[in-house]
Amino acid sequence: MAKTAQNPVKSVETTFKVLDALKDLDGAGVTELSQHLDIPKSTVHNYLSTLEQEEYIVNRDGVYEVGLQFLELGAYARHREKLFKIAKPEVDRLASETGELANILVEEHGRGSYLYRARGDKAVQVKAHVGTRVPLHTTALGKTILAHMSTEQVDAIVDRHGLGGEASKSIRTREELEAELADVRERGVAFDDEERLEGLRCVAAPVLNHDNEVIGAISVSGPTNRFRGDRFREELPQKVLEVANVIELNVTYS
Amino acid sequence: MAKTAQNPVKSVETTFKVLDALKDLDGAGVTELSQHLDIPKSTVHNYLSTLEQEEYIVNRDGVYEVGLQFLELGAYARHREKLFKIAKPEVDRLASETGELANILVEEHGRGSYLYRARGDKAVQVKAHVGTRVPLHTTALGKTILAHMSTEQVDAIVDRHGLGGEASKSIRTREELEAELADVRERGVAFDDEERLEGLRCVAAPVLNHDNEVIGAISVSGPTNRFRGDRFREELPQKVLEVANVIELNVTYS
DNA sequence: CCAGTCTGTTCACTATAATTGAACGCGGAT
DNA sequence: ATCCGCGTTCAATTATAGTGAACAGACTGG
Repeated sequence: MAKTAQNPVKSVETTFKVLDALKDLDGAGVTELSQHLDIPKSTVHNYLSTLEQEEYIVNRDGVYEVGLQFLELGAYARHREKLFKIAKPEVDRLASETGELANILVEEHGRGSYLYRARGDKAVQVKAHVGTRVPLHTTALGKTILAHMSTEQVDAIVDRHGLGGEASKSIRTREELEAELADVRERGVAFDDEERLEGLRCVAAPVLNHDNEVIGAISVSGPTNRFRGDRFREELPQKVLEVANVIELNVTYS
Repeated sequence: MAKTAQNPVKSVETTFKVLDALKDLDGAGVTELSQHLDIPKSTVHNYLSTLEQEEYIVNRDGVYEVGLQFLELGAYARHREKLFKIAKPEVDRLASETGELANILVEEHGRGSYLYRARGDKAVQVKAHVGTRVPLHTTALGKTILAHMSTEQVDAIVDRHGLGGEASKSIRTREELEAELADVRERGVAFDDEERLEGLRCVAAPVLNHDNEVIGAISVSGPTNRFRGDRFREELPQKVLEVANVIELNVTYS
């Protein structure tokens, strides 16, 4: 897994360092980037002008910015995920029927990537946008995915990314994680009780293919005041499971 | 504009050639890519392993595929466009009120990029997804943008990209384009009569900022059988203009 | 109005790093 | 059991990425 290339093309690494910096700084000039990255101005300039020539970044009166061609690549990458096409309409339904925020997450490189996010009419405002990557063990979504992976896969992921993260109150050791995952397997759904975001609760269920491998997970999130009692413990889990089952059926027959 | 970098970083060009090929082939192995790009296997392998290490592509049992980190970059690029945030809710409304397909397009590098696409309940199925890039002169959206640019800007774009394209029946010369743009300026809206896609019509209006510069355009598209007569010539143009005006107001006060 | 200081940019040199073919090991097919 | 095709490794060569110094243009403030 986390193996490093043995003949890495350093320019590729630099290219994405530049793009990342451009994102972090929300657009920047040559000098600013040069300082931020501790790379000579002329070198940065070479990269920027090449990226602009390739139309992957754009220069708006002196400020270089990430271009929309990445939107095309990103939309393509999402479109290629069979789960997206199949689950989107169902997750839209989940959002409108509950009125809350509904999500699709898939695993990639040992982390979770939000594939899609549907907003119900009461949905909470949340900063994270589509494509955001999160540690798997810090969300209900991620925990359902881990729960249905083999021990070796989970080990590999923990080795690679550790168990740190914003607010991993409950899960700090491999044992605590395993206990939690066993729990999730038994219940079929995972809960998130303000672990990652203050005041936000979440109910998630996995989506399995015909070989019982996880191909992703779906969830509903909402404020603690609407996510409590029977609705949180019974009603929503049942709803999420039902939607996940529908998706699983559509996945097998396609 | 279309100037080429004078110290281009060739590896950057190669990097995106590889990514592009990965997209065109919809995932590929080392050998296949090597043949497709006419680059030695070992070189391709160096790029692929580096890109995988950087987590921008993913290797699913021997097949390399474009990764979801581009979704993050793409979503970021879109989010950075002020027009997106402001126009999205209005375009959603346009879609649901007309029942058709509503779009947002912005110019970048002399071409049009679809920023967003909202589907009404009768919306036609169209293959092009968000992020797709099109020649400006081949769509109603693009024509409204060109119509509100300076002659120098239009010249630069025509010089760079020419007037070719899938079905530029009507516009083949700079003069025909100018005539069409004058028309668009006078009417305020642009029409698209199956020029780009068989059986598809479109009505578009520009979005201007307080300095009267175009920052993008919005439209509704639909099948010829629903886009005819008064609805096509009066009703829809009025509707699109109204929505564009609302967006313009929100743009100036933000 | 001009000096001073920021930009972004150009250019030519040098050492580094990308590129390469040949060779290896593995798995599936014949 | 053999062979072909795959991905992968490695070390050599030379192309090329990286670099600092110098230039030009735009602002700023004296």
